[in-house]
Amino acid sequence: MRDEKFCNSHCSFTRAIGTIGNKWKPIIINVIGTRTIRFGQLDNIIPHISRKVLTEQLKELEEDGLLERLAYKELPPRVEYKLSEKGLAFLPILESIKEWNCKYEVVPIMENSDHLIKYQLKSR
Amino acid sequence: MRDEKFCNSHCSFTRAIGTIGNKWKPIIINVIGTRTIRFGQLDNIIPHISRKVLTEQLKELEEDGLLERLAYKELPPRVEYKLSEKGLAFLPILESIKEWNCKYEVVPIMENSDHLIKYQLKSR
DNA sequence: TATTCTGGTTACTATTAGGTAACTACAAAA
DNA sequence: TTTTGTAGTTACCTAATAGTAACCAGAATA
Repeated sequence: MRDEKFCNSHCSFTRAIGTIGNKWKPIIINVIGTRTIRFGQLDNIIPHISRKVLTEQLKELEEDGLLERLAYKELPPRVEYKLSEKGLAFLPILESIKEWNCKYEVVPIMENSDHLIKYQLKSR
Repeated sequence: MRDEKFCNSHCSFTRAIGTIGNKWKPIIINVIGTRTIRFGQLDNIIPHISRKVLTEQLKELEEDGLLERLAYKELPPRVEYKLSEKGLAFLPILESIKEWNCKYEVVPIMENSDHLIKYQLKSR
């Protein structure tokens, strides 16, 4: 859920963080990318998300104008989601986060045995 | 607090979101910017954050290598924070979020009565 | 006839995050 | 002597978030 204090801030950066600064939204936006995707697909592709939370996040993304929702009046129902112009414009930011992370992350090295974890600086 | 599922993900993007994808960290990184700043200053400048949460977030940022902490052995104590190379490299991403937000945000209507001002200086 | 399919919603519970107040050290100032 | 100042930590409690299971429509399928 959105943080009301953040979204009502006088500071536009704070408001921006209020809308996209949580853990699920960047993941959802990244998974959708440039395609059109159905609710069930998102639920399958995104690990560890519950339908309830997915519904909530999608609703907020739509309200904030990052997402377009297309509901077909069929049975069983079909609903498709795709990024709006605003949502698409956010993708390059996610790409730069990926690059930043690849360059600077200290990643755990998983050895054959699960209990042995070593760390190293990931090289480009 | 960090999300363990995210930080242990096989997907590096998910891990990245696990470290910086919450509401406080982008704010803190943005406030620090290129300067060296003391704990008390951060506590004064950032609205609505408690010392406890600020301490927690700073500790995690340090553990994740975005932040350098300099504690002087004085009394009363003095502790200075500044961004590391990794943290500084994150600043352009925050700038692009600002640009993205300015371009696409539907700005909330701020009413001009005193009792509706959402932000005020902390009295401490 | 019973089951499946989809995209949710609802109620209830568990987990987690966050707020508040009290407390620490010791030096210097009032 | 008491207060002030800094940068926290700790315990306790509440508020917010997330998980789970049950339920819905109504057509198609077995």
